[in-house]
Amino acid sequence: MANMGDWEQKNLVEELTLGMELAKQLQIHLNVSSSPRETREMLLQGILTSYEKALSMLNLGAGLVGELHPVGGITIRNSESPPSRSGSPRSEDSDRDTRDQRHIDYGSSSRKSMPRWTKKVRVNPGMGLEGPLDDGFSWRKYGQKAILGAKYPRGYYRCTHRNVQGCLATKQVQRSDEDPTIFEITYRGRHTCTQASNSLPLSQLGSENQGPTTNITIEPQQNQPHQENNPHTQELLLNFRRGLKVITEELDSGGQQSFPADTFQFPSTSTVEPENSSLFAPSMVENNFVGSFPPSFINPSGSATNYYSVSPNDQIQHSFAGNKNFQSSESELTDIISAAASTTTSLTVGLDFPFGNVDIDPSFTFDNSGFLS
DNA sequence: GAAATTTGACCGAC
DNA sequence: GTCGGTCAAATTTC
Repeated sequence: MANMGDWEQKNLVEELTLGMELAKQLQIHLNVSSSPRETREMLLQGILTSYEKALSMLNLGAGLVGELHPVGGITIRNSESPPSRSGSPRSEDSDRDTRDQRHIDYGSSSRKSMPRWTKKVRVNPGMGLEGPLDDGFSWRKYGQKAILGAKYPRGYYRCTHRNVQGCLATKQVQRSDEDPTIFEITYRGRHTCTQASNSLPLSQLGSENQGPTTNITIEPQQNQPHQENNPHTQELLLNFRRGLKVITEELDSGGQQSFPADTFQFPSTSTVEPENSSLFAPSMVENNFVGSFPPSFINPSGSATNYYSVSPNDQIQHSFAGNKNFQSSESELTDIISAAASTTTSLTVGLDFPFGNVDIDPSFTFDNSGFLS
């Protein structure tokens, strides 16, 4: 919060960049006859929301990003929207998240003080994605509870290494009532297990990124004093790396051209929620897609909740296959680049792919942000 | 047999 | 008192 001005500026740049990215994607989809209308609308809404936020930032000045709200109807999915659930728990939960995160009491050891951030992920049921899901961490389900007003139960997961290493990271997975294809995943705490450091060379990265390169501003409330890195960032990086790794393999095998959705799979170590498994596994959702989509797509409030829209099959294939989604988030890329700068192994391998095959415009992505050091 | 998941019960916050 | 979150025994899966 100290550098709110810089932070603001970054947000503004990010929003504008995101808008442009989305516009590019929309352009692509417009040229694809098979592109579902829903996807186009989604992209359009994302663009509108992006610019809406950007304008609001300009108008309102610094310090209000987290307070910004999308214009009704424009929002792809608001951080909380279920109108049918008056005072629904999830809504309340999400609101609470925002509140908590804006008033984090770091002096307290209570659960509420733990860093929390929520993702909303939408995927297409027909994608046929299954099984593989791995965000690099091993999660163990320790509970499931029906939430008042919610059709679907909420799953509670914690790090497998909790007992051994005292890792307190947990996550909750809740399927949306309104749209079963939407999952809300709430992460709490950060990984302190060795798995985190092993799978994420970001531990070190994080400290670097905490400087000017930490641009995961989608969770401004994540003011974690001792956070090696924004946990979200960690995950993004990890996901990205993993995704790229797989993709590289696909490329090696010569199957990169069509990039069918079913080839876009990740190693599976995580748990799959039974109630979700019929369509897609939440972890898969969060891990595979979130990590590859713009972090603020869309984050209406600019605060705790992010919404990631995964478009139907073709779009996904396009997105992952060739195009702009890999460049869609300068935040991600910046972190990824930072990661690559520090770790030359798998990340480097991964980067070879996206930058070699994805039509990235480095000039805007990196120069604009100025995040790369 | 070990590990993971399920599920009812318990506890704390509101 | 209600509800969300966690615990832990029972059950399932590998």
